[in-house]
Amino acid sequence: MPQPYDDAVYRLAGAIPPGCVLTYGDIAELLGSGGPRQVGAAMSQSTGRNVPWWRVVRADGTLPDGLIERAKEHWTEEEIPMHRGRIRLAAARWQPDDAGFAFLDAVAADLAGTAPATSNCQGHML
DNA sequence: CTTTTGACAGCGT
DNA sequence: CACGCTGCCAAAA
Repeated sequence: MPQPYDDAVYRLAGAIPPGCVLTYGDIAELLGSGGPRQVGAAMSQSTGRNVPWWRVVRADGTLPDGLIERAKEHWTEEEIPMHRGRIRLAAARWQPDDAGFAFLDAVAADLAGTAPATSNCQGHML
């Protein structure tokens, strides 16, 4: 069963719109907790969880061997801007809108323990 | 408590 | 552009 941190990572990953990506470092920063390596650890456990893992990449726009190959197919399919086998972050990096930030904050707050006092009806899924 | 290990990041050579 | 080093964070040994 997923740890709370992992869950938060998956929710953020799931919030990334098709055609865009975020780096491990971005996720960590947005969560306001842990570091890129923690995000990576979480992603390594994401298999079989409906998580768009190919939208979470390294800071240089690549992924480790074995994943990069499969990811390229998705990148092509979603028309994510890439160049010589690597994503062009300058163009593909997701820049959340207000609604996006609201969601990200909610996840971060939830993780921080700042309980969802507003836990009402935010059933937010894909 | 120290060491090792990762789907990492940044910088210098 | 490719390595190699150092810094980083948390978990496990």
